[in-house]
Amino acid sequence: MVTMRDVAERANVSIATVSFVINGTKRVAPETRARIEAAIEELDYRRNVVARALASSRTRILALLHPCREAWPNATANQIVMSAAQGARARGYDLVLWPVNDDEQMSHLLAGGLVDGALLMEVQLRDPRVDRLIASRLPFALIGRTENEDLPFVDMDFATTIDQAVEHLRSFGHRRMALVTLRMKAPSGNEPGWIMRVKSAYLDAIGALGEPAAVIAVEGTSAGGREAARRLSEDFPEVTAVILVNERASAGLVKGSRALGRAVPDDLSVISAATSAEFGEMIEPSLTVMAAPAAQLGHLGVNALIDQLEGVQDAPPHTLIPCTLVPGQSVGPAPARQ
Amino acid sequence: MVTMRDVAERANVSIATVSFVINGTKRVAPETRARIEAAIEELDYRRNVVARALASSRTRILALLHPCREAWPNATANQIVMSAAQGARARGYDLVLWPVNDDEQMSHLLAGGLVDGALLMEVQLRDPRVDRLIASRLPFALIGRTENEDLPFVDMDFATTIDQAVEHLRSFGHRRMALVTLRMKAPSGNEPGWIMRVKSAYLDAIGALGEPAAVIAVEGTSAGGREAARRLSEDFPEVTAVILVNERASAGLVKGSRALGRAVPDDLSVISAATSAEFGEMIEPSLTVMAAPAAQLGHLGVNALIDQLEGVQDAPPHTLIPCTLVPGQSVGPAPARQ
DNA sequence: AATAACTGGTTAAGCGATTTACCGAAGAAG
DNA sequence: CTTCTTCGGTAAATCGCTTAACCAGTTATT
Repeated sequence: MVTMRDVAERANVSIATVSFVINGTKRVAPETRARIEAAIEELDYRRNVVARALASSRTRILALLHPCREAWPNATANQIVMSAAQGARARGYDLVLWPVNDDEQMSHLLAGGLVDGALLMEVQLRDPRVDRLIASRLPFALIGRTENEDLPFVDMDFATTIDQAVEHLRSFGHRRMALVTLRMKAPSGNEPGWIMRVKSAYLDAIGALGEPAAVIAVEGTSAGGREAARRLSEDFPEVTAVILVNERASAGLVKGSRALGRAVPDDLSVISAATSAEFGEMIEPSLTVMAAPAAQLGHLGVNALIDQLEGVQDAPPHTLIPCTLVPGQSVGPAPARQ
Repeated sequence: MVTMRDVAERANVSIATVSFVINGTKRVAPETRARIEAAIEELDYRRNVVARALASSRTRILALLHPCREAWPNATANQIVMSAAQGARARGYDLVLWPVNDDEQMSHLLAGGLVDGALLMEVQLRDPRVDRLIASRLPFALIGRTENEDLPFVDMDFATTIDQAVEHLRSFGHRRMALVTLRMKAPSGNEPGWIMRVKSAYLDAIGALGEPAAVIAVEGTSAGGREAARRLSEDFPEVTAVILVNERASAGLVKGSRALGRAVPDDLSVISAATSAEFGEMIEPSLTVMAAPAAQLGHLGVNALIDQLEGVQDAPPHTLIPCTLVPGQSVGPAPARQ
């Protein structure tokens, strides 16, 4: 392995000077700099990341904390990860994946000194991991939000997204609509925050229209979607359009409705929010979706964290991004009133 | 920060002894050990990962190299990553995500000394990244295979998978079938190896049946699927069943066939291989799939790499795992001959 | 009894960088 | 002609840990 010492010897300088050149941390005469750069080139020198980390007590490694599951809940989460990793690399950082659920495990990791900061995914309203993070004094940023919105975060703008969805449906003449969200297996209390936010955004949006609310929560499976279809036709037969914020239930909802004699979009219009456009295409009919800004969330999240680490404060710590409407075949004019 | 020195002082021993206790690298008297462990407990000491890495020249960090894309090609790849990360953590390693495409970038990363080994995803038949890896002398394992099957790898067992798929279809009376695979945008030559392997596995399987071959390659999109449906009905009208190894084209194929008057499964049976069962459920009708052993691949890959790093040689370096059949609604009896 | 082999521990030399304190020479100021 | 800066560079301490070499007592071996 070629070290800094080798470079220094070849260029006839001290290793300190080499360090200064590499990091640009101190003025060096042009000719000396040139000699050193030549030596680096000739020896094909790469600075040792670990030694640098130890000496500077900055590892330039970021952790991505996420629940310890084998399968991701959806493509969106996955895309967030990928874009975060790319964003990190683009700024010279590395991203390590930390699947954690149990607290003890988490503080072990945090205390190890391996990472300079952490990015937390799938944030819950009251999230014990956030408390741990705060206690560990490690810089962090959230992708999602807790109750306490003072912490640095990036998140989807559910209010705007839901508003747009409602508006889109209204423009097709729909007056009675329903919201289908996710039901967690665990006894709620620490649900992901978005469930509550989506719900209240929805209530706000239709509240303005004086319409009674129909909100259904089902589990994120095909069966959940079918359950939603059933409850929809039993409990809310007057509903002509549904906003779905539950990717994995969408297929079931469409299938289930059809099985119950309500075709999409003729009898029932469907918008699937916070999913990917590609996903919408898989369904028959192609779903009209509000596509989640997944790549942006990843990039913004990681950049917010790095800005914080590097003391750049010009970037606002709180960012909200709405989904974008991608029309498909699942929204049609409201059927004539019976 | 509490260091090893603090622990040593509290326990009245040298830091070397503390190190021996922590790593179990040398015999220590039970009482001394107890004193040290107590000190560690009381001070809540965690060893500094970076210092350890520098001193031992082993970072216990693994890199996961993958193409630099924002969206993953499919849920399977994603699941492989997650299970690899979990598997790594379970053995005390960390997994960093390295999105790379360009060679230069790659050798910079490899030479930095950050990682002990690398896991390579989406391996191509002739993969320049593999050459880089070999040149860098960094231990690695492949998830997928190159032409040269001497390198350590884990991969899907396409032969068995395709055999089973063909067998399944034959058990439903199908005699004329087709294979739909992926067409890469780039001029082929360095396609992912599985495309070729699937093709020849398929030819072997049906060759034994003396049936003429129908192989179609389309791009991995809904449009690609529709293209496949069209070519199928135009060029191979006698085909009654298709094996699809192109997740993102499956929905399009089903939709497209229906649009052309060929319903699934009444007129055309479909098996989608190397996908996830959840995915099959999204489609109407639910697809019969050969579910990819994604989690296993991730675990086995990372374990193969770690075994190699730790000198455990009992694990065979080459592992093949077939997909498992998950019946859905998309396979039915062959329609009566016209 | 002399020597060899453990046992349980310490000392100290790294690992490969960063970074502070210091130094000599050259130019500016008094 | 001093004295003060600035410039370009070096020496050496440090980061927190691993690990080879060594050492003083015991216990076995011959």
